[in-house]
Amino acid sequence: MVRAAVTEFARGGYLGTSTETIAQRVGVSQPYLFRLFPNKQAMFLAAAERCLADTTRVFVDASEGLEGEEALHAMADAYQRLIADDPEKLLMQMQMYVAVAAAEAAGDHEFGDRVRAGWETLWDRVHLALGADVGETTTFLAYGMLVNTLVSLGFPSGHRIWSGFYDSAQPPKG
Amino acid sequence: MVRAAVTEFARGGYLGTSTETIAQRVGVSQPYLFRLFPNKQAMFLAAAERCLADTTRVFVDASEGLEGEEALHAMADAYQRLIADDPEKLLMQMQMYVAVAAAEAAGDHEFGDRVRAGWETLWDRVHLALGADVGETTTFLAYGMLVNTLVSLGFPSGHRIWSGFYDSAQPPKG
DNA sequence: ATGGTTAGTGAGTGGCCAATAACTTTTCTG
DNA sequence: CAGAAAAGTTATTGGCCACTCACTAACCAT
Repeated sequence: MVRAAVTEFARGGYLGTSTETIAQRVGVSQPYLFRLFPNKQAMFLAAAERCLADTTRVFVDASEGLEGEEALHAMADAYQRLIADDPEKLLMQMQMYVAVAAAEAAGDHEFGDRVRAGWETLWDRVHLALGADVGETTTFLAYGMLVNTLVSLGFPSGHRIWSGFYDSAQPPKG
Repeated sequence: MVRAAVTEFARGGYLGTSTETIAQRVGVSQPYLFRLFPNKQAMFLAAAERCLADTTRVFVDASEGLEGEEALHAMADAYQRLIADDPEKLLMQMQMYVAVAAAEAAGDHEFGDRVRAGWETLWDRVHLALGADVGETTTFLAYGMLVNTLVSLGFPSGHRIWSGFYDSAQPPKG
């Protein structure tokens, strides 16, 4: 079910995705989702946490047994593959960021706390994989966020906007 | 009016902001907005373009007459000030990215085209300011996108997640 | 003044959507 | 096989929201 939520929320965002849509993808009636989760936000949170955990795992797996430059390139390649294989993970990240901002603005801090915790875990794993180098970690994640942005904006592969990236950080589809 | 749209859309996102809310901020009746714009998306587009143009101008003004490292630091400082002064510009950017993704997914490419054009202009101006160095431009924008992300997520100033940034790229409020 | 254009409003409509309540079916257990 | 619990459904409701329509008030040139 969380898988379906990731797919649909990634496409439509929190407000743009009806619980009915998720229910249809799961193959279940809409009210039943409210037995599995107390409300819509909880569904979104589950999807966000799953998405963060999956992304973290991709980095951990890719860098396993490697160090320094090698780990960096392995992780960059792995992220490229992640984006190519299921860009919904990337879009879900973006949806997550704006959803947290909205929740915070509405006075709901618990939602943000959970997402920040997930992000910190991601940060820590990358940090460890890069030999506990803070600067490298920040730079790596910075490039990742730019990739997220440009993919969200729909810049096609080969567009001049991508020219500052190494081959190992290229965008998704052709 | 576009100013009001930026403020409200930044806070609530495209779907989370009612035209009634914008109308109230403008001090005008809600139906009147539909005389000024054909539909809600056009209001959002106007806000997005304004936001991109404003941000571009911040970079252009900051780097005027400077070159290389000096221009880089001036622009980084200017962005820091922009975020501190009105973070809504930053949030509007994030809202813009997911809105484009949603529009593209819905088969609407014109909206994305307009936003991409604005982003390309931003890129070109930064590129020029940084001595036409593609790598520097990409790196600068990458850090900017990471800042956007972390601010959206609500990581407070001083949090360890910011430790990989130079002083000139620190987050907003105290 | 008069007739046209511009600026603006109040009231309504059709559609969507999260959440609830009450009911039915399946499955497990002894 | 009884009977409770787990898994699921249909029907509904109350509220919001983009957008339209029909109307009014102010300006402005002749």
